[in-house]
Amino acid sequence: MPELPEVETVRRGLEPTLVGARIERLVVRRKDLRFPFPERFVERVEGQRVEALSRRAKYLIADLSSGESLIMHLGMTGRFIIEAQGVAAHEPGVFYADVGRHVIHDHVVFELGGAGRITYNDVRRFGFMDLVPMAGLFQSKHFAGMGIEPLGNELSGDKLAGLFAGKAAPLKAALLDQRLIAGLGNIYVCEALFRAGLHPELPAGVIATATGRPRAKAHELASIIRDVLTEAIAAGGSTLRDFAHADGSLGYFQHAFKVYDREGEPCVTRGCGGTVQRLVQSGRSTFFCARCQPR
DNA sequence: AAGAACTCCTGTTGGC
DNA sequence: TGCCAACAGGAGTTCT
Repeated sequence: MPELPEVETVRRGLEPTLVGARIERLVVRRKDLRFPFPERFVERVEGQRVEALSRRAKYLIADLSSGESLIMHLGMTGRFIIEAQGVAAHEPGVFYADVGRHVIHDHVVFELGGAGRITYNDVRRFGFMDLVPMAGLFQSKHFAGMGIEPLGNELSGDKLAGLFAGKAAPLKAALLDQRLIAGLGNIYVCEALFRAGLHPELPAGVIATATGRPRAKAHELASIIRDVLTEAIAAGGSTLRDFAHADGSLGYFQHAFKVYDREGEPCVTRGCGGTVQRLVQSGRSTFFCARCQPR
């Protein structure tokens, strides 16, 4: 599910409820999600106050009063649901037609006392949670070796050109590679490449060597990436199948897609007359317009 | 050593 | 209508 804009939307949705709250009780209904929960997970979390909730790439980071950080990744279908104090808890395994989710996939529940309850639901269980010392957070295995943050100061045309220089891998794959730039997923890579007029199968190195003003394409692509992500966050992310905000509302950036999931539809570029095509790159769908994005 | 393929899991969708 | 294959927003591991 969630790429950077969706995770940032979730972060903003959770922040008012979670930050400052004390996790009075932690209910963990399985021994693992994608990976096992950390050792003594419940006792390390229960009783802690949440001091801050931040984001790095597609990861949420809750700083706990114990000095540990709770790292949470939503995988493809992870969701958080906020409920007010006093709302009855749903029984796992029981069908509730009214809640808009599969309650059997509620895996973790944070009971926050007067602040209410936050439930983590994840149908496919590709998400995970981990605890690491706050002091060594960015040296931890999840973040060491992670690429640049696209909305941070590190992203520039020169930086992108440097990262991609000499790469034979397709632009699509390079932009999805979290070791280079972290936070983009399938949707926003397709949209960014369309806006930049770059064919997704071009070798990534071309943006470092393209003719014209030195590295003009790299600078353009860098600013387009920022723009797409910023616009998507402003729209509350994209809701395709599973994504919803923590309060249950939906994102609407999907209405702004120009190519993603539009195979066979006319290209939106005025006067183009082309058709959006789909191709498969390393097992994932890529959407593009061959006229606007020539090889 | 880079790049592609495979894998985890469940639910939905589209074609026959 | 039913059945089944393909596909889904991620990313670590394994192959070539």
